Amino acid sequence: MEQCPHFGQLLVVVMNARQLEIFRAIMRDGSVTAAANSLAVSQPAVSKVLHHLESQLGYKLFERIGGRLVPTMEAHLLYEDADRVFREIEVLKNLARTIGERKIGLLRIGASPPITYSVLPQALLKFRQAHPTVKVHLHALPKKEITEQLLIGDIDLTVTLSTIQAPTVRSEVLAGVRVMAVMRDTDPLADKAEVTPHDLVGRPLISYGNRADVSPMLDEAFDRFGLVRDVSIEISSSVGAVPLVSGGLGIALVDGLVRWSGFQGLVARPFSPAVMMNVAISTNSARPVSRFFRPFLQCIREFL
Amino acid sequence: MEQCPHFGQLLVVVMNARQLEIFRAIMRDGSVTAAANSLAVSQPAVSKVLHHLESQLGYKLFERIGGRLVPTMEAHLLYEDADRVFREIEVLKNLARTIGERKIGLLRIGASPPITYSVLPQALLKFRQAHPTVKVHLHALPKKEITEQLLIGDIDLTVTLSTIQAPTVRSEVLAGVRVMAVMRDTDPLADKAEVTPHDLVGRPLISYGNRADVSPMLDEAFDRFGLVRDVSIEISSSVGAVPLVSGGLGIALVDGLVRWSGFQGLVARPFSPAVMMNVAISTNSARPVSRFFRPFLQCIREFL
DNA sequence: CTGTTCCATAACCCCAGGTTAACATCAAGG
DNA sequence: CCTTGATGTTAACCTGGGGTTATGGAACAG
Repeated sequence: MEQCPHFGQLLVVVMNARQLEIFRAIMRDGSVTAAANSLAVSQPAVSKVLHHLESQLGYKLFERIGGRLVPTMEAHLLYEDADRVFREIEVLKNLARTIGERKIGLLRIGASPPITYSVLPQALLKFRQAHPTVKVHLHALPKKEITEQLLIGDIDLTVTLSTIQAPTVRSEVLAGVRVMAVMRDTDPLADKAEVTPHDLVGRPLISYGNRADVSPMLDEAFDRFGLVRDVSIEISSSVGAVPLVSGGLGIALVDGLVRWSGFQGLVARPFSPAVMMNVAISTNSARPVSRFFRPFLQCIREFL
Repeated sequence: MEQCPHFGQLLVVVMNARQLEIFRAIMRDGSVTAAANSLAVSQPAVSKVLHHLESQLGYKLFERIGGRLVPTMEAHLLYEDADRVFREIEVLKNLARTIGERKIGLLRIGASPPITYSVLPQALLKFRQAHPTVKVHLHALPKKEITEQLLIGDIDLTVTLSTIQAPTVRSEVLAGVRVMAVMRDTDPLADKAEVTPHDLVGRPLISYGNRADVSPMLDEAFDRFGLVRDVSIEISSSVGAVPLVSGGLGIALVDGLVRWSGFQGLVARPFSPAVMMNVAISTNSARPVSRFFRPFLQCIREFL
């Protein structure tokens, strides 16, 4: 390959940021000398860059009349846009500097919907108080999609209701959460302190599908009573059960993390025997760990 | 002054267009090698520019994990804006090239209101047909403001109803226009072929102030009949007379250029003795003459 | 006529950004 | 286990853009 391919030079429009800046300054200040002053460089420097730009563009930007520069039609056509673009570049430089001064940050969190509806809001509130300038991107998605984005690197960490199994993903269990039975407050079972598989005989069940991590343990709990867990409505995420239970379609066996009593007309009772689900936080070890991972971990621990 | 002032280097954020382009390409393509390919330069070139950018910014944009580049939080924060700004620069380069290929142009015209209401629309229509890619800026302003802008260079040419007297302004008379008497079509004088100073005795006059170029000639015309031109309502621009005449406030003595019969209920009759006003086109000889001056002159001549 | 003001030119310097070539890693596979 | 290929880094080198100072020429005001 050539050292510096010119391609005839007419086709290649260069238009540096510097050339833009100098053109803009000359237009604004009205003369090369004034522009040089306001840019704090020597007058010949400005003059040379201008000539260079003109030769690259292939047309004059200024006529030299009476020893003065007079902008041509082409200059007028360019100026408006050039000015705007230059200002945009300035804004970008500012952003770059601000980032460098650690005055701004970014934490991209992926979370499954139940987490988003329970511990996350409080944890984020706490986190934002400690780090007000850190932007937070929150992606509420199913576990599968979250795992994918974590591997790609679109998110920095995930908080889910089951550990993520993937090559480079490192998970840490933050807390155990007991499975609860969620029902309408008018339900006869609402009077009981706990709900057993026996109590649920003949009642339509709303719960996770067989692919979920807790399903085997729930099945075993029913099995110990000589019963079979017969799920009539399968949900992918526990919050999806709310309208179903409210509508009287059945009783839900779901995580106890979400504040179910916060939904109008619903109550939750512990399921017995106790079946535990895990709140886990995961990062991708193949990616740089966020500066804000530890601080965020601290915040979320306080609420578990 | 120093050769190349660094100022400690931390304060000066450089951020070339080129650095921007390379950063964007690496983010988009996912690796230095791929970016180098898509930019058609060697891979070490990209690597070096990236390192240079990082050292200037003062923070890493990528972590090197497993021999691969992994964007850091800072890179993610920058990318969105960097991408947008880069695209803006591309648009600007395109504009610069388009201008260079003479596919686009600009003609800035200043005209007094009567001109704008008469010959200009047709002339511009013709001009735009011949030069569809040339943008036209039309400033309809009083003579004084127009002259000022012509001298500053904010407009390329002016078309006015009197010649402009200023140091570097070159005017050319395009046509003579007879002064007309404009009245309501119900006016008794509407039956006459011409209107003389005699006819106007006792009628309130609407006309130009004493500072206008034609005023002395109109005064002289009245004087020849032993009369005095007594202007009851003074206007700066002839089109301003329309609502006044319509409202029955008097008869207007104004230029015959505007199609007065085009206004509802108005008619115009030649004023006798004939008093002429001049349609003049002017340019500033201290400024580069527009490429489109001659073509435009051709267009406007066809309608005079 | 003469000083001032503005722009252009010349001669020089430095560094960003390009090249090639050689070298270090890591993933993958026989 | 060692080779192979892909990726990123480093080194040595060259060019050109953009900076400097010094100087010259053109236009205008006094």
